[in-house]
Amino acid sequence: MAVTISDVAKLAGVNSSTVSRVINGKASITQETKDRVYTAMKELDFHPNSLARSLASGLCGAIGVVVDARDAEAFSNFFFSRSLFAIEQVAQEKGYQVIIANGAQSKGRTIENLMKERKVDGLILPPTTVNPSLMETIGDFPYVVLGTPDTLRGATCWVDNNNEQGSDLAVHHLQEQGYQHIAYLGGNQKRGFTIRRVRGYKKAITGGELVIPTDGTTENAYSALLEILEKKDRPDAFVCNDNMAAFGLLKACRKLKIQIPSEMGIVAFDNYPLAEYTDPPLTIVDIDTGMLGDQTAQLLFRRIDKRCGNQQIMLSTNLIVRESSERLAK
Amino acid sequence: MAVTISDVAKLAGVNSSTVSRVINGKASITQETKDRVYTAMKELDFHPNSLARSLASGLCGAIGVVVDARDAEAFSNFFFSRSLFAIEQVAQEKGYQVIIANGAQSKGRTIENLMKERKVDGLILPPTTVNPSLMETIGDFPYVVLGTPDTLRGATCWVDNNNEQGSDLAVHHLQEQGYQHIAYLGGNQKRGFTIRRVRGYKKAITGGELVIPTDGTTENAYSALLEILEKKDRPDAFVCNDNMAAFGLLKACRKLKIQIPSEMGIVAFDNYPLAEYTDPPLTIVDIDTGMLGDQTAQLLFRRIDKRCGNQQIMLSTNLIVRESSERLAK
DNA sequence: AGAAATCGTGCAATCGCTTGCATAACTGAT
DNA sequence: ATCAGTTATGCAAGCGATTGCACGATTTCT
Repeated sequence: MAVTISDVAKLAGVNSSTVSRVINGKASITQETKDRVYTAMKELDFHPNSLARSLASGLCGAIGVVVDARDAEAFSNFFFSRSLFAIEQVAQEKGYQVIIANGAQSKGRTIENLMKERKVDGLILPPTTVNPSLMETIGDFPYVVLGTPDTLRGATCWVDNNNEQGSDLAVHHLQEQGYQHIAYLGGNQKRGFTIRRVRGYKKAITGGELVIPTDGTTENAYSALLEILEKKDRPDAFVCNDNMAAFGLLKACRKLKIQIPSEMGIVAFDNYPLAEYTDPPLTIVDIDTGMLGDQTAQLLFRRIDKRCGNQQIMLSTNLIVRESSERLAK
Repeated sequence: MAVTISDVAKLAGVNSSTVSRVINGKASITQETKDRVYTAMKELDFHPNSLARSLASGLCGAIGVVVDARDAEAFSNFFFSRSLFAIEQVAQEKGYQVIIANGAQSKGRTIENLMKERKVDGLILPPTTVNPSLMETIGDFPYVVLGTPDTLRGATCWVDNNNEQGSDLAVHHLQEQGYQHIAYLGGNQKRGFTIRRVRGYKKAITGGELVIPTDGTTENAYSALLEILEKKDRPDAFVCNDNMAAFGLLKACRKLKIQIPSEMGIVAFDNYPLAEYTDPPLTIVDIDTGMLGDQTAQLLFRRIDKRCGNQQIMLSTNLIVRESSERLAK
């Protein structure tokens, strides 16, 4: 059927083990033999069967990226897909394949199968899947969590951006711009990253704090804001948990004729493609998703290669200042 | 090391081939034997080694999704990532894994390796990779192109949304709303889908046509529009090739104090998450990315299973009417 | 009741590659 | 020239499943 290693061996007049050694370059082979083998490989258009290789060598040459998405929206959230790009790049450099799997329906099972059926050499997991029972089944199998797990923070291996620091950045920037009553808008207060962002906000704030949760939709943020913004002592600035919230805020300000940035300052998390095209453009706490994916993958490969222990990596966020928060002349 | 099929066989007091048959359910086995085998499997926590299975059976249990992305942006474009969600779902139902691979650096190579090294049983390809030489190396290997190839349209297997029909929908809607001078904004006029959208626009339009290409950025659309919109005989409506273009248009209208939708109608392709939150909300030609991914994957599996021939599937788009184009009372 | 067909299971070859061990050829030191 | 130490390659045993063939035990048919 397909060309096998022994076809090549025959043509090159050597043993198949020699061909194998040439391919894997891990033994001393005469240059002349190598040449003969290479020529034969070219001639027969030989491609080693990766399944056989993996079976024999015990390495499958793939890593798994588990997502936890109930709908296309969550799956395509740009945070995930951008990191994925970086992960794929690192994997490609290492000659590894990337398998994506949605674990939404059966978390444990998906992960367990990927490991135990030897489909991957390592896993990148979403923080939502982390729990003691999973950690037990995972044992010393190489994995890295992309995000901070809610539990077992110190006993797991993860890479995340520093959400507290992000809020800190946002608050200080707003303070420097002279805003007085800075509130926090949006987010499911049960999600770890929201909790950390809010914590960062509370630590950085001086004076009264105000947190307005939303269900993640623009609509919800908008309607929640309308009453609040009509009060006398309304906040004069918001840190928004995400772009949706910021959009709701923009809409509410438009409706109430509140001027941005003179009467209202806005900083939002996540640099969505359209965030710089709103009116006015949004100041953003930017998460370097490329770096995040890159570091995660790198760490995973370190663990695959050297079986090294748990490690936690925290990446800083950056502030991209745009009009929505810039009321002082530069 | 790991639990193998013969460990199970031993414990159940049968031959390993029997265990194999029980697992694959493709031979008559006494209920009693089955029970013994299942019990043994449970007890040992047996997971069949997928590599060995694949090697022996000749099926690898994975499909490959090739992307053609130079940067994270292209990779995370929501069109791709949403379809991916649907593809993964179909694959999961079939017990298949999804491998993603970026072919941007070495198109041919990526695809060829995936096939010839037996990493996947089938491929989903981006239209940009289609060319005669690829088709030759791909032979009768199962694949489906997600999008319409620029060449070999009739000789390949693809699934796409009907871009011409989308433009038609947009133009007719604008005409019904009483807009007279409908122009087309945006897009790289070399990309197949843009060409088709423009073609649909030209066919549907009555009277003078005007196409304003952009480089895909909001900025570019904005600046290109400024001069055009200041003319007397400016268009009173636009079909936008994408959301970026629409944003540029919104910005230009804001700047020139052109009222939407009374003085200007807007319809844009692609239902970005934020499209309904602009001011005013955008009327959209919506591509059902879920359906697209689903159909693509289904077709691929049909080809994997039955080796059926090429097929072309064209899916209709839908119009989501919002304020940006609705100037007649309902 | 005897022949034929069917059922349930075991045996062993096979998938295509890797790798430890063995060996022959060559190198260089004494 | 001898012996130890390399170097280059072959041999064959896996890796962990699947599957065609064989064969005894049942069931079905006439």
